[in-house]
Amino acid sequence: MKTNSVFKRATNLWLSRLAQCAIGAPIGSEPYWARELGVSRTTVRAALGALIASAIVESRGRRKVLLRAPTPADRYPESETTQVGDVVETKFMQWILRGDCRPGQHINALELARQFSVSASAIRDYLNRFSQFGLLERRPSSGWVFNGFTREFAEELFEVREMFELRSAQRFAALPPDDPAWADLARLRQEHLLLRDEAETRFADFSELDERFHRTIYRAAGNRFFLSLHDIISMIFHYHYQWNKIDEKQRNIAAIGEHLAYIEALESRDPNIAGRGCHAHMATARLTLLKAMPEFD
Amino acid sequence: MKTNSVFKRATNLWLSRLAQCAIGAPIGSEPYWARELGVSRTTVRAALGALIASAIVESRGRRKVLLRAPTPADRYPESETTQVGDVVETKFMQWILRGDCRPGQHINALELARQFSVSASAIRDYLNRFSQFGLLERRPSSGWVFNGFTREFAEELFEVREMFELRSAQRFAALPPDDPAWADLARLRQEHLLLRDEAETRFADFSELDERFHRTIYRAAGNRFFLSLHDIISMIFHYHYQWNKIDEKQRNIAAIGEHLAYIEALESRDPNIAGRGCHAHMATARLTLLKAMPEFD
DNA sequence: TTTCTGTTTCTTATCGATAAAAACAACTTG
DNA sequence: CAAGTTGTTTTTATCGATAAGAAACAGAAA
Repeated sequence: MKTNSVFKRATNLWLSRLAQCAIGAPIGSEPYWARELGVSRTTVRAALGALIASAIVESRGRRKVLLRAPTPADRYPESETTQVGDVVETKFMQWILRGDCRPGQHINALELARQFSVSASAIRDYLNRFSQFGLLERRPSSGWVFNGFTREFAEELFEVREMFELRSAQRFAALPPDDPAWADLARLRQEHLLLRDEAETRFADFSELDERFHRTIYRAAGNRFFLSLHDIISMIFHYHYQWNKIDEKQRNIAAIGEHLAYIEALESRDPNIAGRGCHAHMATARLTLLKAMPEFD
Repeated sequence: MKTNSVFKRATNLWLSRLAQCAIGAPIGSEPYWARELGVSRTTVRAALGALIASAIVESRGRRKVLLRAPTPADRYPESETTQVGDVVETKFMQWILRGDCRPGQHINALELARQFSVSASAIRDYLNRFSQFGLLERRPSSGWVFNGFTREFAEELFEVREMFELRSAQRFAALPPDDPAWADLARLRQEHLLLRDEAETRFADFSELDERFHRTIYRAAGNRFFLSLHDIISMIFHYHYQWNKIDEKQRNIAAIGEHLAYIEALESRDPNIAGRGCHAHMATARLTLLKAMPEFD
């Protein structure tokens, strides 16, 4: 069954907070503590039950008062509590980037579960969702195969990306002047300029800006399949950037320059010029990714 | 726990095969039947146990002989021979096509589980995989929303399809003469001709041929994202065809004609001609789908 | 030497149970 | 009576257990 670590952690946190309250004083309401502890009210009520059971708090009608100062003995032993799904995601990506898994290799879900210390179902759930990205395939009743983040994968991804982004850029340029996307674009230009000036110190923030910039362009096309490809690209880039730090600053400064040119091309409101701006950026982006790949010599 | 539907299906299949064997004759070995029935030897042994228990087969040392012809009573009911996943798939698609779910509606997994009489985990597992198709979205910790098989969805799908298939067709035309794809294409033409001649009786088989035809074209592009889009298209068409039977014969006969022209265009080995052939077919295919949509007037 | 069967080990599919979250509804109290 | 509170119900996330099925291994027969 699901572990109650959320409950335990919330209770511990609550005990710490109560240590600063005066004995006999009324403590806040359930919704208040739910906000305060960052959990649902359901959990707060469970914790409240425990506090009452150990005579730390008394419930008088709808007023709750502190009876005694909590002691270390009231606390539950410290335990990990992050959403399992997120834990799996992080560990899985590390596992892939570390190269623990060769392309074509059979993934052993049970083994992963042991390694990540989560249940097999959690792994299964995650792999199911992750297979969306095409790095992974499910073979009915015989597990998963890792297709690998190979050079071919990157090439194929980029082929589609170029098609989608070109179309998006052209469509963006043709948007009516009162479309809110133009304001978004202007804001993005400002952010790029800001980041360029502070490039020395904040260059690591580029990755997030890059993601938003391209998403804004894709959105203009109004095609959900474009956006879902962008999800894949973001995922790859997110982990890829974390992994490959070589020349990061130079790469990002160069990319900012390209983005600014690209933005200008879009703002020409001429689909052909926008298309050329897009094309130029795609060519470098492709090279950047491929050069950073382990298989690329 | 897991159902033993694989065992039951394998046993039923084995019984059918044994009907053609002579009484008293030795039947093949375990590995032989494992290959033959497409299951593991573990399952074959379980089935063998059942055959012996019901005195259909006798084991004399390492020779197994047929004792009597199997009867329909020996078979397991068909309903017990499908895996839960497949049951869910079928019921879920019926549920959608019946229009039980409006676009934008919140899907209640528990309710579905009750309705389909499977566990909530099975539904969850399926929805996870199904969300790949973009008809469905997962909202963390608050369930699923059905985006709906709307006209917009169809339009967006087709926009991508046109891009991918055009590129594939052009690349197909440029394949070297010794590429095996040419032989596949020739075979496909033969099958189309055959089906056209028997169109009166076998027209329902077109859907499957259509799927293979387009898959062959996509494969030429060598891009996994093209193929994964084709999976979506196949899924849609598979259920859509089942659902919309109006004018099916005429539609299919017309489509066969178009495919033949398309094949000819590909065989010109001129990317431009191939592209035009593709374009022509895409235009009708798009109209066919849109016309059949419930929202389309 | 190859192919078979008996046996063991490991992996996946599926369920049911329970914690946590969210939604709903009824109620206080200022 | 509106805003905020509590009690209750519904739904999702997650785990652990277990049967089914696949695969690996080892000795025996052909």
